[in-house]
Amino acid sequence: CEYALKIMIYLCSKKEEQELASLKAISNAIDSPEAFTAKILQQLVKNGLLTSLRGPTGGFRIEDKPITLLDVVLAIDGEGVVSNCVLGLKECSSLHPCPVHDKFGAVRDHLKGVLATTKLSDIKGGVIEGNRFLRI
Amino acid sequence: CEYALKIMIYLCSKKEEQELASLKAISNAIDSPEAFTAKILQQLVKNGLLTSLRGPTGGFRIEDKPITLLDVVLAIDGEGVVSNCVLGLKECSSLHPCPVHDKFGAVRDHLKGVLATTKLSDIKGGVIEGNRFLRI
DNA sequence: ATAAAAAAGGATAAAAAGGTCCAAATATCT
DNA sequence: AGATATTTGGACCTTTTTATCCTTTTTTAT
Repeated sequence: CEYALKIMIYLCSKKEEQELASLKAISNAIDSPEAFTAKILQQLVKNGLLTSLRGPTGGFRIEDKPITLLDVVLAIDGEGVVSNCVLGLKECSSLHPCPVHDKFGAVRDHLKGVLATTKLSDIKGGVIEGNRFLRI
Repeated sequence: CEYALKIMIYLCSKKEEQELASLKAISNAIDSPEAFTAKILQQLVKNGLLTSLRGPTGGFRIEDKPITLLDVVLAIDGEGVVSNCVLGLKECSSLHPCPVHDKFGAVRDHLKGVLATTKLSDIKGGVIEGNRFLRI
């Protein structure tokens, strides 16, 4: 979901400035191949985080609603990536825990917390001001 | 490094009880194919976390020193897995940060802290007592 | 000595992730 | 209406990861 996060952060930072960003502009901004970026954009559109418009002057626009980092991660990678057992056990739970269940539970909660409480609008500032970077 | 952690936790839990554990016993304990388990065991031996002995009655034994979860992770996956930029930027640092550098820095430090301060001997208890599991 | 048991190592195969290409659909402009 | 610019979708290719197979080496016990 790396690419998806970069895309969404970029589009959020360009939200006011312009109506639509083209595939070309986006893939350049995040330094990622066009064809590949296009696939991820499609997924983001399907999951309702972006809208797209075809034809000349077409492009992508971020939906006008608060979007968290977790929304983006879940749209691309699904729930598993933030909840599967660290040791890969299918049925790891507090009732039937792996040896590191508790230790990593705390870290995971921390991660989930950060993802769920950080909105794209919270971090766009640095990108706009030019002291946070999406490439090289 | 999932498998490596399971192997090391298992061998630590069997440390007192028996001198050597065979590949067969280990791969059964962690429910992983023998051939694949063997490859990981080789890496752990090369990295000095285990010693091995060939021939009949041979097998693997954990080194007699304190070993942390971080030691195991680094032996298998290297430093990158706990320090690379979340957005995949090659040169992400506090001088040239990505938009989520700070947010994830905190989570990463938490993770690293847990890995570095948790010794295998700290978690073997649950496995020995049978209320923590390494398979299904 | 010899046979059996076990780890080591190389080659190979299967699966997943990452990435590319091209034709089709759609919208805009002249 | 036609040409052009743009996203969409399907098929395909490449690389990496994950996993297996088979042979060799080492060691022990008979």
